[in-house]
Amino acid sequence: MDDLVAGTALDVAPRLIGCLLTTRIRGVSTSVRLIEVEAYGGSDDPASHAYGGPTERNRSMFLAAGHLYVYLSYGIHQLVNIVTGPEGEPGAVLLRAGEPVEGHTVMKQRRGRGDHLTDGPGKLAQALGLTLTHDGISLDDGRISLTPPPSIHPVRATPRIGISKAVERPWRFVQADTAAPDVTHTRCTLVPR
DNA sequence: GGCCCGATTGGCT
DNA sequence: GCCAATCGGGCCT
Repeated sequence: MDDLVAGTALDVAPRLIGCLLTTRIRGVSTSVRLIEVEAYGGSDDPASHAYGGPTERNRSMFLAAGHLYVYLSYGIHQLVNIVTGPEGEPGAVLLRAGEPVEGHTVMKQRRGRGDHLTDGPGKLAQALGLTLTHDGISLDDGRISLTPPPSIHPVRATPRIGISKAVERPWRFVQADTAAPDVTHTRCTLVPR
């Protein structure tokens, strides 16, 4: 099952579109289907937290494929990545959005509202109950699991969101046949699956 | 030690 | 569409 998340972040990212992501936090299950992700590399990617080498904050990015890298964004929000590289070679896929599948009630409670449950990276993490305490845990640890999609969806590649370096790289991947998050960016290409 | 800025969000003008 | 919230990392002085 680690085959699913092992490789370069750029290879793994489009494969995660359509996957079912389930968390079991204190016995409570919630699931989403992933519809938007972004790839982040290492020393080859100026937009990546790992670009300048390991620090206290980004050390989980250097773990083996299948671990989580969770970090604090803007001092407020917690963002979740799935690490993809072999140990020592940083790479990760940022989970940006999903469609709620299971546990709507819990997700609404965690979000403190009834809409916009999982349509952004901070919202997705909050709805799934993932926090900084889950930084560095593995997909094998029982609290989080990833299941390949039952059917293959077309995937579109677009530039990444909210960054200021390497803005031209089309390393954001979205499920093409969904009404959800699209962006006004023009340079979209279809990814062969 | 100080300053700037960010892989964001939600509320308000 | 604009902007505050909030804090750690990185890069200065």
